Amino acid sequence: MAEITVILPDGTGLSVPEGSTARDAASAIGARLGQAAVAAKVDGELSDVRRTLHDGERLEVLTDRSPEALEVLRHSAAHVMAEAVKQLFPAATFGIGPSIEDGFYYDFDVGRPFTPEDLEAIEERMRQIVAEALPFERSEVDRTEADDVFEGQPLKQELVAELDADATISVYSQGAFTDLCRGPHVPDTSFVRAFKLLKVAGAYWRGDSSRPMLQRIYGTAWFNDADLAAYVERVEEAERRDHRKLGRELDLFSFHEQAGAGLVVYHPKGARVLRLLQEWMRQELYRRGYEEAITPHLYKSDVWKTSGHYDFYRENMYFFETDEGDGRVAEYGVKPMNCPGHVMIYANDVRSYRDLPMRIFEFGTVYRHEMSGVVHGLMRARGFTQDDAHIFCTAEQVPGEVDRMLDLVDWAMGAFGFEYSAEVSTRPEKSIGDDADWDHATASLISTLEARGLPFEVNHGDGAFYGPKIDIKLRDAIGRTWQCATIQVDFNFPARFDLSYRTAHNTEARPYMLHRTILGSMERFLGILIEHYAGALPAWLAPVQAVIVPIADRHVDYAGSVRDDLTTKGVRAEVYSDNEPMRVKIAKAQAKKVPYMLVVGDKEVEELTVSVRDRARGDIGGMGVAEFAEMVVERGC
RNA sequence: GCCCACAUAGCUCAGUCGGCAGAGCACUUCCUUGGUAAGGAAGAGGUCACCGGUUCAAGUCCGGUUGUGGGCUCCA
Repeated sequence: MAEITVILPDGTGLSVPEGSTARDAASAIGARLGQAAVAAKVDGELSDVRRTLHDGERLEVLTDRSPEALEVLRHSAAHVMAEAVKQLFPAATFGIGPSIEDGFYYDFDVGRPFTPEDLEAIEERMRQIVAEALPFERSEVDRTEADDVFEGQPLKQELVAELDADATISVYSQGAFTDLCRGPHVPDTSFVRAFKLLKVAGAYWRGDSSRPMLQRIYGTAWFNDADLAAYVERVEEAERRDHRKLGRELDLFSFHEQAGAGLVVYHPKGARVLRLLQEWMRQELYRRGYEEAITPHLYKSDVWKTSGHYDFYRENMYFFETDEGDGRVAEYGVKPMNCPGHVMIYANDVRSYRDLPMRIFEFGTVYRHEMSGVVHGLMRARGFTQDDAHIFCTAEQVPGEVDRMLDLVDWAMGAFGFEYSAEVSTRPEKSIGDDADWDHATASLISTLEARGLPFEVNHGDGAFYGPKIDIKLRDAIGRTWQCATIQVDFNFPARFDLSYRTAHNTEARPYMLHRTILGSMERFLGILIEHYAGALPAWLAPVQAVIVPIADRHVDYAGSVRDDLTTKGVRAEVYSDNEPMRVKIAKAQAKKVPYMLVVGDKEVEELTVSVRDRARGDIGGMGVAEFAEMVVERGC
């Protein structure tokens, strides 16, 4: 019998009979795998394990330990769910059903929203389909056959119509259900053992808000129950860390229906943390050659007309009219960004190339009328404060300034132990400026990232309307990513506001303007920190660094003197003087995530010491007040 | 903005078929005066988000508004 040879990932060859499938090869090397073969990768392309192998192909068998196999599994889970929906709702039309991070979804139109009971019924039906271990069968069809297969499925037909003329149209069937699908899939439905339907949500067909809204069911799927349970635990951990919950429990901030959606009210402890963050950043910016400005919250609409925001961003701004007192009515807009004030500072004098780069920063509070459906605690507020800065510089200085910003990002992220990655966004359709400027600016960003060796992805068409940008995404303690820092090149604002400087050759030139934030929105960053630390902020950021716990009422006076002493020495301390047992006070201080508890009783009053309890390590022994203050202030821990 | 759900004491939540508004924690007072994660008792606390409708009667049913949650779209 003729044999062919396939190349395994370790470079060795494996001889199998001609006509063998990836599955056959997998069982031949089963001893080496020790795990179930779920899918295959042939010459780098994902495929079913049933795919026939050819001589010389490189074969990688994906087992249930492979992340890529997990994607295949979830995609298969989506098909199983679609089959269940098809059985329960024969008139349903089908959108798409891909795998996503941690799970899968499928979009349906059944003429009404799904209820929680529907979800249970669908899940139950899915379990039956899984129990039947139906094989996933691939077949290829031509356009006429596809039209037949997807009779009565307009959304599927739309997808088929958009395929390239020479594209292979493949469909997958399991049981009586057939779906348009590139594949691959797990061998049969029994692989979809550990799954759970999570929620229903409306979703526009193909993400287009002008198209009909379909009903999307989200689910998660794993190869075994332990992984599923671990996932559920991860989700619960994220809920425990939710900054909205911790913000209330730690008395940091609140939101009020009377105030309006997305408007943060900082309580004293929240304000304290915010100011500490700002002061920390402010001192670093002074060291790095920035100067601070304070600019208005409102500008006449003419400013926004000049900047372009009146045309490009109007629906997201707050405008109002006011009587100027002489019968004229003037329109003002609340600032959605801080650029105009900084531009006015630049334009207030004749500038020389010797003045450049000019770096102006501001903790600028801006208001953006975000759509009602998107506001989300501190993470997406309508009023928020940017750690904003604008750098006016020459074209040649752009890469160097961008590099300095990336250096600042690295410093700031390192302070909290955040890992981060970069994304470059290029010119969007709705934008202003000419191509040469866009190309030069985009190239500057990319070359700077490359020179630093910072890996990045490119988001085509995702830039600001006035220039390209670098976005920095950080990764928090439980693996979620957040967009914070943004660095934007702007050649457009300087033109619109007619900015200039005198060159060394005494000619006039147009400066570049760089917009950047490092933390992004202070609100969002605070939210991220709260969730990153699960509320237990490091001592240098904690609103209260130490709670003094008098054991009995007779120790309250001493506790007060310790607090005053600590306050003088720069430690933020409070006395818990309520008439409660000290273990209750300890429990309350732990609940408030206070870094240190200072127990004072007869012994401490006698010795003029405090007995220190660390919120994480427990009792760490007694020490003098000055010694404790030094530990907190000097070492910042 | 769109889809779905939700809104009861400061917080977390019960409240059945439309028929007297409930609990725990927190708060106040008293007792207790203690040694490292939650003592005892009593008390006070409500326009059941708001507006309208149905009904003899609405926290409960219906419509709208506001806010919140999960998604979609959006995020210069």
